[in-house]
Amino acid sequence: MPKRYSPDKKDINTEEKIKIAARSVFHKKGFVATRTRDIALEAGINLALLNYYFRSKEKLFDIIMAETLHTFVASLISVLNDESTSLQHKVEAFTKAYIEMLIREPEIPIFIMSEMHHHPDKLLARLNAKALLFESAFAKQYVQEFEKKNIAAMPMLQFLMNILGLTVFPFVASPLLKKIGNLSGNEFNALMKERIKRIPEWISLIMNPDAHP
Amino acid sequence: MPKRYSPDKKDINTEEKIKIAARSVFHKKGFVATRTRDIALEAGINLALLNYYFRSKEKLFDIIMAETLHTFVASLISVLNDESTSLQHKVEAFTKAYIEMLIREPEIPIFIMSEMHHHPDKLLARLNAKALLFESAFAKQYVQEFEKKNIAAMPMLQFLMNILGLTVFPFVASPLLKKIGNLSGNEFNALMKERIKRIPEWISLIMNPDAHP
DNA sequence: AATGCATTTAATCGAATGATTAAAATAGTT
DNA sequence: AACTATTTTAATCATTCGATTAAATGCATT
Repeated sequence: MPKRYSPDKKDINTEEKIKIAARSVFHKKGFVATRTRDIALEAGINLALLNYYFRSKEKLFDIIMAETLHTFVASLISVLNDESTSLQHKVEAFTKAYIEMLIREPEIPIFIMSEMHHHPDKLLARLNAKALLFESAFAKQYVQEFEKKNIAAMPMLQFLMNILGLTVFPFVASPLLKKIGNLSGNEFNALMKERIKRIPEWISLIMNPDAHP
Repeated sequence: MPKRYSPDKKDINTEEKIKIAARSVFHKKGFVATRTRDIALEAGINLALLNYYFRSKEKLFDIIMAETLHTFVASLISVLNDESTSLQHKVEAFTKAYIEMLIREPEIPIFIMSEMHHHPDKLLARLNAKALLFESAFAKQYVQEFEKKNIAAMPMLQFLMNILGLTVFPFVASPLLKKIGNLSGNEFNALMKERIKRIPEWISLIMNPDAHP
């Protein structure tokens, strides 16, 4: 981001155009498969402007990834830290917020998971992932409800795997699932909207303390 | 695979060495990120031998992918088509077979899902994914049990999303989950082994016809 | 040993790609 | 209008990477 001689709308526009194009192409193809020329073409700008505004492909990628990660965890954080809602309500709010976000941006999970597998240290270094979960209002409630025997005994990480698996996995496997079920994009999304209602019910059943021996 | 002047152990060894190395590198880095030189180095062979035996990087990749897909669905097929076992038993057998396979080869899910997202047509063209599920012994039983009201009403595809989400997703998200839970590889695997027992229980609870209004 | 085919090697090619450069165009300030 | 800093463009560079080639080596049959 070069120093500006004066605030200028065109500068902001070009920079923003590049970011929008970069986000789209990176999300679709991942870091290694995207060419800076793809981004320049999509943005309708000269190739050199990418390096002029962002120095390198990698620096541009880092910015996009940081923003994408924020999208991915922001809705989660607000749900987890609402002191005023019950555990059951949090599950409902999370499922709804997440699935609606994933319907809008279905490439995000595979994008993040893929990059995370190939460069775990780089991506996870900044993220204080542990505190995110274990120091939340949700975590306190979870422990309390367990002590009151209102929910079954289950490590919080297993619970997290379950709710993420049920909500996020279909978007990771969407090409396979669409093929198996012969689904269009809209039909797939309809199934996902159905899951907004069902997943909290299923989670309740799983967490029912009386159902387990 | 050039015609052989005579059956020769060294030939087979070189070809096999390349395939083993290719499988390892492709699984770890995906198609675009792996260089043929990586494979040659890992196999301890001259770079040109890769093209000599397999013509191109892509042809080699296609072979590896076909084998990997087979690994991924083979254990599934045998479970789904065993006429002699109950639905409940099939869930148990599937979970056990799949999680044990994924502990051995944890990169397979992200490898397949990632390539599938980037080239869905190429990968899914051959796979008769629909018949795989809907024409199985499992499918017949599923419909029967539903008609007898022994299981809750749930589209088979939702059921598939649930069981795959619960079993496979943790391996897709493993870098994130390890970071959140501060887990070593062995600790992560221990959690997965625990899930072999738990997932069938959870599925039973979800499918209980009396639990739903 | 001589022959013939298969395998292996070192060297190199051509295309693709991220990045840079120098010149041209643009826009704000005086 | 003249000046100055910024932005944009076209051309080019250096490197990487998949693939090929021609020569060398290995090996079985005769």
